[in-house]
Amino acid sequence: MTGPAARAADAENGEVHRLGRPRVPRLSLERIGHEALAMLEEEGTLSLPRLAERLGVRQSAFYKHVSGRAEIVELARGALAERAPLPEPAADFAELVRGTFHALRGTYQSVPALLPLILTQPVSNPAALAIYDRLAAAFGAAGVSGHLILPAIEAIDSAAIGAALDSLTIEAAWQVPPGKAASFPHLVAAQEALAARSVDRFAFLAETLAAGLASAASPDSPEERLRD
Amino acid sequence: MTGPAARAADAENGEVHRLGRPRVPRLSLERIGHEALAMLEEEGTLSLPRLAERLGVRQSAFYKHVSGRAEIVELARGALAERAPLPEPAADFAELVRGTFHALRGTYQSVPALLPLILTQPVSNPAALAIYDRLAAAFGAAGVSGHLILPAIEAIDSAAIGAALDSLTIEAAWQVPPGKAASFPHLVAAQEALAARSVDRFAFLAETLAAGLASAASPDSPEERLRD
DNA sequence: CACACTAAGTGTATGGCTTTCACTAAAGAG
DNA sequence: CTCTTTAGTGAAAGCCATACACTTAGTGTG
Repeated sequence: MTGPAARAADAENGEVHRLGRPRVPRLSLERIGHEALAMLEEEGTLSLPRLAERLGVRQSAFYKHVSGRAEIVELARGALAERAPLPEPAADFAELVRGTFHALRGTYQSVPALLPLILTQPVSNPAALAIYDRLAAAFGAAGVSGHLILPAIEAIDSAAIGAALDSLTIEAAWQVPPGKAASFPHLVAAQEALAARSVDRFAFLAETLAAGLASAASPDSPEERLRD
Repeated sequence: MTGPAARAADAENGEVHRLGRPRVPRLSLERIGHEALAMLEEEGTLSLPRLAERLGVRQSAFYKHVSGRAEIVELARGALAERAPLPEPAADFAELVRGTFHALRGTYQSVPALLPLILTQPVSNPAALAIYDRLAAAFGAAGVSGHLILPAIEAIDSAAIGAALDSLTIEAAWQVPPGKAASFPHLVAAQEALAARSVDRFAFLAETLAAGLASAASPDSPEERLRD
């Protein structure tokens, strides 16, 4: 009795699937997002054919769940947001800024290949929005006045992304072609001075943000006190 | 007398080209870079078939001049660097930071579609390196100690890119789905507070950087004075 | 409880992309 | 003058994202 119904039994492993709706679903928004993030971590790129392969599914199956590639990227952002550490309650404003910066930077840096993809589309994933909502709450509680909360968060976010992006730029952000060092003396000198000292660039950025935002956005700043 | 040689004469306009090496070259690194930049400005994407069309050439012709897409992107970065304003001699350190930030931000913002492309590859184009070389010179002349010059420039660069990227993220960086506003109360409140005040976010970022770098990198900063 | 409808897959096709390579004709070197 | 190099064309290969017809399983309704 060999008919279409025998096709499923022919596959010893459960990896070859027959036509029609499966008895248990193989895809879900959750699974797509998590696997997309895993793929970006392991392979450094997001290709739908490859992602379908990882999920044991054909590429066209995605379109029953999402509208296209951009939505899958957004799901990956959500999966990343789920593992981001919460902003900790901080003693003072500068500490809040430092903590936020390092939390975001560490999160981004674990999947640098995702950054170019999410930079070009707005945040709509609920899990990601929840992160920013908690950050807004924390900065509000720290006394930052309403209209400066988002500018402050964006400043930290941009800096964190910039720091994490350097992991993508192989080795150095500036690659002076061999033999042309003489054409860019100040740049090369600065590179050498930096290499000799091995500055902790992340700490430097965190300090810059803490001091800058303390001056421009904190409730103790001169500008803000003028309002009272 | 109709032979292969007549093919060129058949084309009234000079846009249909025959086989073999042309009498005057149609491509050059300069032309490729400038047209790639123009295409990114006008069409928002960089596709080699479309770029070839704009240049009156077949796509395979590029590979006689460059090694691939990445190098064309780098040429576009060079073309953008050529039109970047020089860092002006500034009265004080804060003014130098503000001027640098606004110069970079304005330059990036004129071609936001280029940003995702250049973020992932190191700067190797000479014209672009020259910009950073001049910046390094200016910051050195302002008294920033050698090992902090590049971290300071990178901080400003990241902030400028982040600010320019917002032009790509249509409307708002955070798109709370309609009806879900109640789930993210702090975020929504912060958005409304920002909209009500219409803060100049660029000026805010510039001030944050100026104050932050003055504290972390300027020769007058407490940390730097400790070294003397 | 039959039957229409919806949901979640497969299979196939299309049009885009980047890159490669054999070929051609002009320019330039010895 | 001949040989090599150079700057193009043309065709093809191998990716990619997306659309759509088809198949099968679950679900709601009279």
